Amino acid sequence: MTVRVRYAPSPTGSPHVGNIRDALFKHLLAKHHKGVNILRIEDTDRTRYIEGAERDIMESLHWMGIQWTEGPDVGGPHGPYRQSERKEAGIYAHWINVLLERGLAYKAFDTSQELEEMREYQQINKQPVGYFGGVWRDATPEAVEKAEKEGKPFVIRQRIPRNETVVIHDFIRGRIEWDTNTVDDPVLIKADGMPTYHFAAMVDDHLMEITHIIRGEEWISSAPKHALLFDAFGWERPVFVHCPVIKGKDGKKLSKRHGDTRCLDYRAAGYMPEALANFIALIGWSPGEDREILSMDELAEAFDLGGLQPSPGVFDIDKLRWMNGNYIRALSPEALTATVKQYLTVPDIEEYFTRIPEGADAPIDAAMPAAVALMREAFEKTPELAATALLLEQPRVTTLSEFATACMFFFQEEPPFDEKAVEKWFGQPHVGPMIEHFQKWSSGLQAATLEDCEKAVRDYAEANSFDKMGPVVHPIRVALTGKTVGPGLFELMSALGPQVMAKRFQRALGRIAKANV
RNA sequence: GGCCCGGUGGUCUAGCGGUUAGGACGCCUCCCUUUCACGGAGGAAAUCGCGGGUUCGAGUCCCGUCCGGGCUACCA
Repeated sequence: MTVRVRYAPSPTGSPHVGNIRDALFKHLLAKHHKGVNILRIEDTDRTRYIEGAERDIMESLHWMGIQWTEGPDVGGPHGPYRQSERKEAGIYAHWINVLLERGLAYKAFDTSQELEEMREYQQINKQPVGYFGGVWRDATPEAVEKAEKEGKPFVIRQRIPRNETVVIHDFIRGRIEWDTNTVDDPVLIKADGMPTYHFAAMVDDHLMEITHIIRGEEWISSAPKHALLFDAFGWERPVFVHCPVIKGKDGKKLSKRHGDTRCLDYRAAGYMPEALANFIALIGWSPGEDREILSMDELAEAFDLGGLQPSPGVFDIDKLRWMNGNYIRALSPEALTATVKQYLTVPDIEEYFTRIPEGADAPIDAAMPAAVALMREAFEKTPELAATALLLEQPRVTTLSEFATACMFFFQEEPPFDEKAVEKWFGQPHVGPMIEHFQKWSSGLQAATLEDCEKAVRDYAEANSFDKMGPVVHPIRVALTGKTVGPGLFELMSALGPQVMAKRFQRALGRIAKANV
C-alpha cells in the first residue's frame, strides 16, 4: 500500500513555522516511502478567508522545498482540491445524505441563542459543555418536518453513539480512549450549507485515500468524532498521527508574540530554507542518532514515524542561527554568490526589517534596507569585489542579511569610523607615520596581491622593530575599514585594491591628526 | 468545571530494565591567530517533575500526585 498524506491548510493567513513543520513531516514521510503528498485547501469558512493566503501557502511550501503531486494547482485524480469547489460539486451533500438516511446524522434547528443558553446552563451546573442531544437528536419526524416547513435554518449534526467507549490508536501515543458520553454531537453541515472540518476533512481523506492523518496535537480532542465518522460510513480508519506542537520560549504555543512565526519571514530575515527545514524537523522528531545536520534528502532517507516525540518542543532561535551559519559556511564560492544574489531579490526584505514587532517599540533593524540596497548596487557595479567580500565574511555571518551589514565597508565611499576604534589606536604616536608610509606605498601601486600586502606589512613591522603585529595591523584595519573587527587584514587589503586603499589611508591621516590635537 | 495530552541539563534531544545518563545549541576556559569569527581541546550544567510501588536492579513498567498544555464554536 502506498503512503498517501495530505497537507490541508485553511487559507486564513500566511502559514507559520509550526504549521510548515507538519507539512514538512508529511513531505518527508511521502518521500521516504515513495508515496504521495497532497495539497488540499480547506476553505470552508468564508468568514475567515484571507485573500492571498493560498498564494502564501504555496510560496512557503515552494521555498522550503516541500513538494506535492496532487493539489489545486497541479490537479490530480481526486480533485477538485479546494473544499469550496468540492462542495459545489455536491460531494458533501451526497455523503451527508447517506448519514441522514442511516439515521447517523440529524438536523438540528437550535438558534445560536438557544445554544448559548444551553452552554451557560451546563457551565453553571458543572456539566460537560456541549451538544449532547438537545431537543433535536431524538425529535419526532413530525417535529422536524414542521420546522423545515417553517423554513427554520438548521445544521446537521453527527449522532455520536452513547454509553460506549471509543478507542483510537495514535501512532505516537498509542491507545487513547473516551467515554462516548463525553463526546458531543459535532456540526457536520453548517446552516449556510458548508461542511465543517469535522465532516469535510474526513470525507476528503477517505475519498483521497489518505493513509495517515498527520496533524497537530490540538486535534486529539476531536479525534474520537473523526474515528466514529469513519466507522459510521463503514470506512477503514487511517492511521492517526498527532504531532506535538512547537512552543515559544514562554512555553505557550508559538504565536505572533514570539517574534517571527510566519514562515516567509525567515526567508526575509536571511535564513536558508535548508537550514530552517533541518532545524524544525528536529523539533518533535529525531533520527535516533547524534547526527544533526541533515539535508532534505538525508532527512527523507532517515524519516520514520517512530522518531516522532509526544512532548512539545520550544523554538530556539539561537540554535537556528547556529545551524544557518553552518549551512552558509558549507556553501562553495559559486553557490555563495548565487545564494546571496537570490536573497537580494526577496521582495519583502525592506518591509520585514522596518516592521515593528508586536510588543516592541523599535523596528527589527531599520538600518538593514540601506545595507541591502548597497549590496545590490555593489553586485551591479563591482561584482568581483562583491563576490570577494562575501567570501571573506562567510565564516563570520549567521544569516544572509548579515552579509549586507558585514560587507558594507567594502562598498562605501567613506565607511564611518567606529569611535572606540579611533580612540584606541589613532592616538598612538607611531600610527601617523605608519599610515603615511602605507598611503605612499599604496598610491604607487597598480595592483596588490595578497602576498604583496602581507609582505608590505611584515616588512614595515620588521624595519620598525615591532615585535608584535597588533600595533601595526590594527591601526591599518581601522584606517581601511573604520572597524576593529573583520576579515584578515591582508585579504581585505588585497580585495580593496591600491586605489581604494590610498584614498582611505589619506582620509585616515586627517582623522589621526585630529585625534592627536 | 469536564475530557484529553505531555514532563531527561536553560533549550533541542539519545535512551526503549543493568550506561560513570550520550550528543547538539547556548554559556565559561584554553589552543590556533593580526582583530572578530571559523576550527580544535576542555569545563560548568540533569537527585531523569514529585511520591509510592513491581523488580536482585527503574529515566525506562504500574498507581497516585503536582505542574504545563490542548479541546470544550454553525474556526480550522
